[in-house]
Amino acid sequence: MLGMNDVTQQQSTRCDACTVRHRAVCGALSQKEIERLNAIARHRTVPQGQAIVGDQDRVLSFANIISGVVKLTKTLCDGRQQIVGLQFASDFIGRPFRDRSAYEATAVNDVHLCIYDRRQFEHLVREFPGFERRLFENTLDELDAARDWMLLLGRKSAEEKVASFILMVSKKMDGVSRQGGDGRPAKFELPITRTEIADFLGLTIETVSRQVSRLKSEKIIALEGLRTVAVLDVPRLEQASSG
Amino acid sequence: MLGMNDVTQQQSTRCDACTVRHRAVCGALSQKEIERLNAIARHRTVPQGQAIVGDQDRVLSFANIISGVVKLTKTLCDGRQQIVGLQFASDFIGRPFRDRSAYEATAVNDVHLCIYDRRQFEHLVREFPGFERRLFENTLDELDAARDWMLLLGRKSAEEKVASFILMVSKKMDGVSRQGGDGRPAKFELPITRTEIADFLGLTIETVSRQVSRLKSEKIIALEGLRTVAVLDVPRLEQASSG
DNA sequence: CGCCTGGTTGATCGTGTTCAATGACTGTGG
DNA sequence: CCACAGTCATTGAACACGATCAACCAGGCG
Repeated sequence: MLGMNDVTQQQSTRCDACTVRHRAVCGALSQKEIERLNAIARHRTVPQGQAIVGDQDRVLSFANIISGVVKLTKTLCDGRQQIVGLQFASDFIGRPFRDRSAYEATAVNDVHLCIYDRRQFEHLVREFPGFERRLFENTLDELDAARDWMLLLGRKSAEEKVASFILMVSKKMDGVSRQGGDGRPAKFELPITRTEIADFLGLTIETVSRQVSRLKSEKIIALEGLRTVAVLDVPRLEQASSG
Repeated sequence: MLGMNDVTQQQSTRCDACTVRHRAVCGALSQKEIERLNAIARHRTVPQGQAIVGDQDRVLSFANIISGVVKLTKTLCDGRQQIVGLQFASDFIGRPFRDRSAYEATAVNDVHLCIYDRRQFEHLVREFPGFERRLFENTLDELDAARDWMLLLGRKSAEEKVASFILMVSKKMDGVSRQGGDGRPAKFELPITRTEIADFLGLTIETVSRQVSRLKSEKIIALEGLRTVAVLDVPRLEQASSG
């Protein structure tokens, strides 16, 4: 799914040492199969803010995210923007069976990718039915997530949207980078800026800021700097998000 | 994907005579394969307004829509509702590889379905790789459509939403039931009520009504009764929808 | 005829946007 | 070291779009 304008680093790799191997779509492959995949894989680092694939660019590659965050955006002609997907480590990037992407993929921070040539990759997909199955399931999950977000975009208030977002991030980060021991999420970094949160929630940056402040003043969350959030009261945050 | 509470009619069928065979997912099957599918297919008519599968119901079947319109909805605990998908003749209903549906499917009008037992269907999917591929591509298209709708829900004004909806319906109906000869769409029926349009666009019924009236007074569309729309000025409708 | 459902139209209200000023933090150069 | 610019976020005030509340209309049906 990568264009060709964004190479900053390129090296070959070994799947054995891969930190996301078991969680990513490659997890569906046998040792023999993964060696075949390994043969066509290359690593790349895409710096923050750089496009991974432009809207309507030809799709030349697929990729797995090894680290970092990628946003998928759609933009109206007058510049209004909507984030239609956020992808994290182990997520798959690419649109099989279509030449052109329907949206733009951008590195939110420095992103480390494991990329595959489109044609070779599709050939492997054809060869390994379990692999295609895994990609299919992956797509079904993304569809479910997109439809969840449609409910949020169409029917939730600003406060509910912001609460839902913080809750979603806390769940994504859960088990990945959260601190605070035991059962409940404690402290984590928001992966994106206020502007990006606004573009994700269909709000303005000011409204996002106000709602975050509101959650803070209600002692539901606490902030440390701009990015670090601590959830103080999970039940009330869930209540504020209305499911 | 059907529950068990909604049988009104049931008979066996022949795929040969099927009106949607070539457009539906079954189109990917060979003659031999389609006979196997035919063996597990049953027809049902679900009357208007009846649930085809409830939110979180166990998914017992998959289905193709032979005629009629199905809405997929998500509902918040307080009753706010969002339509997350509209399915027409030849569309596939069901969520492979998951026991439970994440949303409710309801018959918008009397719907004629060709249904398959879940277990038998999944067995066939495993047997016919081309079939799985077709379902996969279908899901990718639905994902693209869902993300298009996210842009509309998050970033478009009420007027743009209504114009986009009419344009979308005119395109869906194009080649199916449109009148008016030559190239451009002319007259067609809106498949859903104002309330449903509102739930689809994330608006209230009053706002939908006002925007429709507005497009009418601007001579961009004309109405015949409540459901029949004639598009008088396609370019201006497209302009009003902002892409 | 009255009732019911679905739709339109009007008046008012409130949430979220817009416009604008201020604050917090970072990196740069004198 | 501090001044300065630049980015990102917060906060305030005014406004506007769409929601809400309410009245009315049209068609279908007992």
